[in-house]
Amino acid sequence: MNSRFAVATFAMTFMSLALERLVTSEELAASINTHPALVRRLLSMLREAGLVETQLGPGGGARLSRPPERISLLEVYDAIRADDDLFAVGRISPNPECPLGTGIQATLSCVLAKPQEALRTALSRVSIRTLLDEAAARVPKSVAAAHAGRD
Amino acid sequence: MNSRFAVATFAMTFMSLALERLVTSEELAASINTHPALVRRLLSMLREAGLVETQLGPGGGARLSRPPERISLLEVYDAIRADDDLFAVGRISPNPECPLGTGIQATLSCVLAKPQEALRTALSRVSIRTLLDEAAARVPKSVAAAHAGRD
DNA sequence: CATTGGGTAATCATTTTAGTAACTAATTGC
DNA sequence: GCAATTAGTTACTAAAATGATTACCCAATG
Repeated sequence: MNSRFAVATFAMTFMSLALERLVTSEELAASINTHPALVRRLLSMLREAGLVETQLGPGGGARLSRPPERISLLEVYDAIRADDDLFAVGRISPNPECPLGTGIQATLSCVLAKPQEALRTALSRVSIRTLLDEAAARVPKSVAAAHAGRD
Repeated sequence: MNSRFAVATFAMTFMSLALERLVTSEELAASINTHPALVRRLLSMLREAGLVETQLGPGGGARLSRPPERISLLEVYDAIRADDDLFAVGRISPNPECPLGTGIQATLSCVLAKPQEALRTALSRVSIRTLLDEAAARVPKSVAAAHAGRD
């Protein structure tokens, strides 16, 4: 998959470390080592999905619109996905004379419905807060100290 | 995702319609509307995973090495995947000065372990036989008649 | 020993995606 | 109201991934 999901979750986690203020796209871009325009594109998608709020002008930026424990990775996943299924059949065009080929796309979508739903359910059970806690456990000193007792 | 998974499952389903004989890569390629070399690459991977058996020379080809009800989509999925995780972090290189960025890859892998396992479990519960039955239901006349009573 | 068909590697073309720049719009402060 | 700042958006470029194609090798059969 793209790195969009990784960048988006990273940005969400970063913002959950600064709940009280607005984070600029430049700040996020610096942390992720990418470019502000790319971050803004992702933030736009997250905003349309209602996950973040943004503000223009000096002192502007973005912040989570909900506490991190109420934002699931599934929401982030859906926010940044265009419209493609997980197991997109691509643009294969089976021979129409092959009776098996004519319905392969519908058949695959059907049998993959359950696996896909299983994935979505599992993703819905992981919150940004979970991600933040996991990340904090990996960087005990600085992050934990700088944000101790913050909820 | 790639169309490799779709092509591979299609080929497996096709071969499960012709269990008693060897299917050539050219025949498969014609059905899928792609090229024999591509099919052979996929068949090589499926062979290394022990899912199909191939034979060279005149009259050669490939066939399933097990009955279709004993081959799961997870096995196909694993056979054709290189080594990338489902949610690959791509080649993002977070700013090493950001304490959050340094461990993001490991953190993501950790929290995504359960969703990934949920997907794999669900995939392991779908067999090629399931796929075949679903496909047959969509093309009742020709396929069902031509392969009635075959197991 | 010639033909058939898989095994594999190399190359080309297409598509996708990330990177970049440029411009617009909105908000703040002077 | 003017200037500065920052998000919003679009367009373009570059690079990476992927499928398509070709070519050549090896094995097995007759």
